[in-house]
Amino acid sequence: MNPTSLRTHSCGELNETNIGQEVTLCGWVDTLRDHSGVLFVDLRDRYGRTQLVFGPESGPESLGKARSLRSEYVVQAIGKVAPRPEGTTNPKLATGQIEIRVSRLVVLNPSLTPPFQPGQKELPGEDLRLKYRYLDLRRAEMQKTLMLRHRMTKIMRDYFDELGFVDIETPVLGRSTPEGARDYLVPSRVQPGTFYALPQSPQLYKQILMIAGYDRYVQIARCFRDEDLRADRQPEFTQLDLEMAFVDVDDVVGVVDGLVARLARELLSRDLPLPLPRMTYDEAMERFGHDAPDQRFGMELIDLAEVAARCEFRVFRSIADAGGRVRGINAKGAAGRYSRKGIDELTAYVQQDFGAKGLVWFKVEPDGTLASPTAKNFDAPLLAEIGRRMDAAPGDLLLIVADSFEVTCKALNGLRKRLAAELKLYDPGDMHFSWVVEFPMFAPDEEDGGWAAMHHPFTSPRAEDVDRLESEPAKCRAKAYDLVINGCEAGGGTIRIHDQKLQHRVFRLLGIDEETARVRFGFLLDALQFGAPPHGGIALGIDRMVMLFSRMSNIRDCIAFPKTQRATDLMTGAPGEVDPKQLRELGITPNRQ
RNA sequence: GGGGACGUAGCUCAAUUGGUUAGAGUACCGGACUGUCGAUCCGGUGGUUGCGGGUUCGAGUCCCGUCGUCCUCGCCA
Repeated sequence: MNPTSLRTHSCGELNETNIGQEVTLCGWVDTLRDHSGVLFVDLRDRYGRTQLVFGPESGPESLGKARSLRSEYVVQAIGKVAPRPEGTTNPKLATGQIEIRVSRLVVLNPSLTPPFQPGQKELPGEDLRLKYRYLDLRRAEMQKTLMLRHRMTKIMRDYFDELGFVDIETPVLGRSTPEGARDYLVPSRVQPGTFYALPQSPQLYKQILMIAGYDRYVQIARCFRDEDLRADRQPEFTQLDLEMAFVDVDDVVGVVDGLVARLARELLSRDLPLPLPRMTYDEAMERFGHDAPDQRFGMELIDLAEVAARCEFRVFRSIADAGGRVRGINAKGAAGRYSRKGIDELTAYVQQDFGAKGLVWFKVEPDGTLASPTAKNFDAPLLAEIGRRMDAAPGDLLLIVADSFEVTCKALNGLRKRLAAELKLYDPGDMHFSWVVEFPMFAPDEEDGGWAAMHHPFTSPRAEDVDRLESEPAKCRAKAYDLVINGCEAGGGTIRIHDQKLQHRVFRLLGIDEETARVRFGFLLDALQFGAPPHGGIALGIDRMVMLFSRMSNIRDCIAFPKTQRATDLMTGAPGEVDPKQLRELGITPNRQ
């Protein structure tokens, strides 16, 4: 650390090589150990901790001042670096070989007794941590995470700079395009009654930049979505956003492969074999029931359609006949871990959270037979067939869901993740990176019975699907790709439509008429007519990447000032009341229920 | 909007079936101590059990409502 007016070194850098030097340290009082004749203070800053020693040679003034120190006081200490006496070194501290014999102490600023101490063992409740975020951010773990975040964005910027990408900022005050998520709106004072929308992503701008000839664009962009929060979702979040011209899927995926490999190498000291594995969306849904499969463990979904079609068991048979699916998973060796009550809980879980009608289960007995109250509905050969298909071995727990394709996916994915966590099927330090590609172009729109864009309406179909867009929309696959890390969607992108005619066909399929398209994205449609190059890109969720790379279980711990689940900031009190004058200027009358 | 967990001292938690004056660790305050590093030892302060209502002879404990934090479904890429 470079010296400043108030300090010569940080609290983390002094060691035996500095012995004898006169130094000045600044920092916060971490702990204080008063032995009357001699007194120790651990001084902390974000670089580390250094032990200050006050003894008779420090003089009565310094000793007295040291005795008056309390937790989190900010102090400046001047003294000599000295080796610690034999047997008093501290191997747990980077600076544990030395200590500072303080000759002069300055209290730069006292502190109130903090509501919790950054060094304390138990973590305070999250509401308290958020209210006193500045104290929480003093904790070593938070500092470590924010440092990792800094290193990650630094690597990203360097990487893309080396590849010739140009960092260009796009507006935060934009136009609402009522696709996708709910917008955050900002009222215009100059144009009363009209509103800006904060960007859900810089999507349209970056496409315009491609048309403008900036063929490699990158930005670390703040995005906003007014939807309900989750452990991995905040209303404002940060994306690494990029777009490239004259590319196809492999080009974008390849560039991100290189980035991910570099991140893994520099942040995790891990070499990733490239290219990262890819799987189609259809395969992911079939094998894992989810478009972002967690591949740190197996327990893949097993199809039992043939068994269901032949059996008399009403639950299976009626689903099979109605075109639904009968699928299951095998929790290896878990039969003993789940009592009848435990299985009832799993049943309630799939019913409540995913709308499954029920859960059929079997425990595999020592002799290999399948046992459960449901077993009486099957004859022996059929039970044996189920066992064979599910690779049943004594001690296994078989869980089967019979329902629509969608419900079997959701329920079995939920069970798979839950069981894997409970049975510790993977090493928490493990990381799995992969791509899911070829997403469907369209998903059935429940509201109007038509089609909705799976990704966004500018997504290009695969070349081989262009001719059947109108005839078989359900079978059309998009040039879309998601980066999946540990079962979490870390990012996603597409190759865009650069041809105005194709764009209009897709709009028509989505039920977006000419007029609506013109009003919402007329500027993009115009731009597409002025020499739009083929282009595509991707956005990576930086907060989520930090969460995954630092092994945090929620995104808030990766953001300096996050919002609560109800989207409030407990430190600042946002969102808050505003002066009525501000509202008058905006022509807004609040209507509180 | 639905389901769930939690809310007790500044902080982290305990308190048997509803039953005496709600405890412990830590922090804080005071004292002792010349080599500690989660210092130790002695003493002390600290409580509207989130808030409101109800049941009961009696409520931290049971019921209803409400507020807050978190997890989750819907929602959201």
